[in-house]
Amino acid sequence: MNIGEAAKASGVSAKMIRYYESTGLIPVAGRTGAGYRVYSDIEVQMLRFIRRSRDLGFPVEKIEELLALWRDRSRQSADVKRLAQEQIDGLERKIAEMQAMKDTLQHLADACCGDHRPDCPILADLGNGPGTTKDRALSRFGP
Amino acid sequence: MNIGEAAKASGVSAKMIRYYESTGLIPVAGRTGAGYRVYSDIEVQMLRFIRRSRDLGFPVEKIEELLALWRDRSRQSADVKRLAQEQIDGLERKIAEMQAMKDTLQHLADACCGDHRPDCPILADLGNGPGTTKDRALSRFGP
DNA sequence: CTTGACCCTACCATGATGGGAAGGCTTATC
DNA sequence: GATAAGCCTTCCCATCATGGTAGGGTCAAG
Repeated sequence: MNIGEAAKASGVSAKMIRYYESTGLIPVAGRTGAGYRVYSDIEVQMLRFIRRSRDLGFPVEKIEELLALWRDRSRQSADVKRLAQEQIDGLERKIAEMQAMKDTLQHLADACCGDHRPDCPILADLGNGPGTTKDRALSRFGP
Repeated sequence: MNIGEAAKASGVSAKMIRYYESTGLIPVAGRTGAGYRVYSDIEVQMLRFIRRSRDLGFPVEKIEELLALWRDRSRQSADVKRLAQEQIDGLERKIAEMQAMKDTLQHLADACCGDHRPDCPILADLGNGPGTTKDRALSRFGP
């Protein structure tokens, strides 16, 4: 299998395959006499592993650890689970952050009549200070 | 006010203030004879506006539009509301994406006993193909 | 007048990916 | 044997917002 076929089979672009090789995430591929990279099923499987890990939001750095565990037959599943849990926690943090932004914006937008007039609580909120937007957003529901 | 004071007062780092000036997001600041940038209250207010907009996740490109509306006394609040709604929609999309990742990971982690044994459904999932992780995650709850 | 805190500019780095271009070689198809 | 598609390398650029460094000038307090 050459790089193009491996790309199709794994869902990782040829460009990224070369990049992953250059950074050491995957081993250096074998070459034909003409210099073409050659991939076997095992390498394609590894590329798919990477692709899926990326789809789940793992940074390449963590994928390195996941791959090491994948290859290690004497691994402890606890180590894998820990990596997954860290990723879950990170996702949750980001989700909560964005949810807070969204809620604040939603309340501001709800208060904006959105017509031809220039008065706008959204701009008023952004332009006034001091105190964080979050503070003011929360204060609307506070005690 | 010099750049350090403006930074403290606005919450935008001196580095970023210079950067915003270089990209044209904010007007070029005045200078003292020695070449130090000088800021007045109005400029600090603009910087705070930017800071808050960033806190709500707006990309700099959108902040440019927000600032233009802010300065425009004959603006229509509908335009502001539209920008806010687009931002809300974008946040919602990203949240949904990350939530899907998180759910998939959570189910995989739940299925992993997380002990000293090497068997691990997380690695099994990442390493097996074809079909996307999402497909398989959904199939667990499918009809 | 020295010292330390602050300012200046200019450049480099991030993370992962896409895009492109130049210049050349290989393989498959007609 | 010609042609096109695909591969090779190397390099550069762009994203997005931010941080860092290095070398040098300025200001205020002691």
